[in-house]
Amino acid sequence: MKTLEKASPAKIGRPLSFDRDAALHQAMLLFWQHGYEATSLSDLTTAMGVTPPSIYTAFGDKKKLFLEAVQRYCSGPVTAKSIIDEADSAREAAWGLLKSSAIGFTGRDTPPGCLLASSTISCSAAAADVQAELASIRRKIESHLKNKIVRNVAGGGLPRETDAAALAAHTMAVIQGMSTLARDGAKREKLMRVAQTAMRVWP
Amino acid sequence: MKTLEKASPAKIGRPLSFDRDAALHQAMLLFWQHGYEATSLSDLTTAMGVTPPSIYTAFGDKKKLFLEAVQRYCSGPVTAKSIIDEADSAREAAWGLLKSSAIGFTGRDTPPGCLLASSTISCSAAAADVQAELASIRRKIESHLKNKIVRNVAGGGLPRETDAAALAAHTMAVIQGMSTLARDGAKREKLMRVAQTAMRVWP
DNA sequence: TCTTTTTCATAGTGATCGATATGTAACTAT
DNA sequence: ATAGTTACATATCGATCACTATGAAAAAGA
Repeated sequence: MKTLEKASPAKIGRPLSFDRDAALHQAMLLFWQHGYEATSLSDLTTAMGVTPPSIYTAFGDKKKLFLEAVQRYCSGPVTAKSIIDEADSAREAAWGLLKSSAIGFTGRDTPPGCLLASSTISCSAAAADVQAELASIRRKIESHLKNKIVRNVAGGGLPRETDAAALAAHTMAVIQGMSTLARDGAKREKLMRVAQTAMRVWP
Repeated sequence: MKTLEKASPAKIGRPLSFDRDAALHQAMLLFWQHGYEATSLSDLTTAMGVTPPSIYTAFGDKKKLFLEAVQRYCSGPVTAKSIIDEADSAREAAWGLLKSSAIGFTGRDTPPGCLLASSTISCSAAAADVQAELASIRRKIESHLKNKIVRNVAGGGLPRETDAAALAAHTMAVIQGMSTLARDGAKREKLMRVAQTAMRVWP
């Protein structure tokens, strides 16, 4: 059975002396709070409890560490993709995204706002590729929602003249804006009312 | 006539050898594009055509230069406040803000997006005060719009059960989100359709 | 045990950050 | 003309940036 062998790869050499996943979680929280470029290696080593060489051995460099933190942020039992896919209608998909955003942006143990929406909004030319990568993720979510709307229109669940692109873009804009509102101090209840308000654009 | 005297203050000492307003404009464009912290003094001196000591004598320090650039961004013949104040209704005020945002975020000679919405979304702890200052500006605009809605409700122009805070917050969220959409490559026409979509939340 | 492989801690790399010391140039006031 | 004031150009400052060279420590395979 190869599955059992894969569970214990039997690596040679000195093993990692720290919890890689816990360290990655701390890095994610720092990037979430201060963004990609404003988070220094010094900040990371302090929060992760790991020395610089260990970070570079375990994660490559700062860019790869950030992208892995982003991947961790996007992973989990509930993702934007799963919310859209499992919703019974495009309308419920949008509502699911908005509701989970209001909750996720005001978590008790996480920084306010959204990592995807805040960590690379503005950065230097040196980080343009990282910025582009996150923009790609955002556009994919928007595109996925738009496709859900298009299918819903084709299925007769929404009026034929529905502007799928505009509805999807509006939903994404509200979500990104809710992230800024949360960073500016808005509480969960306020974000929920914004989410409810945003749903009124649906036919 | 003191007004004439104010036009020529008759300063002593060597005069500035560069156009202060043009240099400030260049600084504003850089901050607009890359944000507060990601814009370096080296970038600024190059774009402004001015040496570091001249910047510090003319503007104080980097923080003061940025805040002056923000003030310049917020000034002008048309401001968020003037749009709200001069609108005939709260609904038209929101539409004016959304429309001018769609146009302003996709200008030909300016970076995409909004300086207020993007330049200090994420920054280090050292820039927390600058971040707070811009958050205050955003909240003031939102509060101003909310008051317009409240007055409109009191005047009978909107239903009595209107949630002024939610409507104002939703409008602000869409505007901030439109800034990110613009930075991600959205064209003016798309932002206009998002703006039109956002107006459907109004009763 | 001894070699090989990987990670560890220490210390420091060149580069760049925001900001300035220094001396000269350019202006007004007397 | 001289003094006083301000801005100029040159050449940095110490601090911090992302990153790494070096050698010891800890594991597996022989």
